[in-house]
Amino acid sequence: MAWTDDRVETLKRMWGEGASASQIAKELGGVTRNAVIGKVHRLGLSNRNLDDTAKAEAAPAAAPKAAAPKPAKPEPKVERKVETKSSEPAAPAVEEEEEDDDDEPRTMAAVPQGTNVTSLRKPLMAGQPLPPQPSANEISPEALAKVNAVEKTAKKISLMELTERTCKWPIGDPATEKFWFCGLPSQTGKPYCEAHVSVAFQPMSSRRDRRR
DNA sequence: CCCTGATTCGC
DNA sequence: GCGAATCAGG
Repeated sequence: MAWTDDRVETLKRMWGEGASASQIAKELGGVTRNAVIGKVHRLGLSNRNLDDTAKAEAAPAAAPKAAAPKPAKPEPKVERKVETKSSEPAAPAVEEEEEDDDDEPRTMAAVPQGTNVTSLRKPLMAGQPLPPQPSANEISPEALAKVNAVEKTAKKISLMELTERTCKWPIGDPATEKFWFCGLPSQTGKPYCEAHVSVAFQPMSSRRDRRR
């Protein structure tokens, strides 16, 4: 498949949003992640950071490996027109720390730097229908017990750690910090691990409810 | 083992 | 320019 403008555009957009090469490859179809990575490099948008002034690779002397706590801000290019007082020797713009004291619930939890938050907002999990939470209802007590046990040993992975091979069963309340995904190996082809599959996909029995 | 991006190099 | 193979790492 060729890199049409269309596909390149998608590639650029997704890469910019922080999608991985394999995710992009799947989205585009017809290409492997290698192809995507190769293209990314050819396009020159490999690393989203790195100042042009970078080249100072020297000085490995006394600096073992302690990574400098650099503020590391992707910082696109903000044309800031600050009225500079002709006599002022450039005031060191103080970090404006906006202490939110308003009504914003702010459920956001540690998002990796460099990650475009907007891309994480809703679109994720669009594919699989979310499972109904175990409603201690028409589910074999056996399976329920199993799930409870499993949820104690679950890997408790975050949203971003989900892959096609991890159980995507949500545990906890999404509105609180106590929220994570099962994360155990999922049944191939299924979105959940064995235990969760058993409660997610009801055979259809138990429903032999009151027929009338 | 799963995954990530980076690089190489024949095509 | 392309991307499989490979490398290096988490």
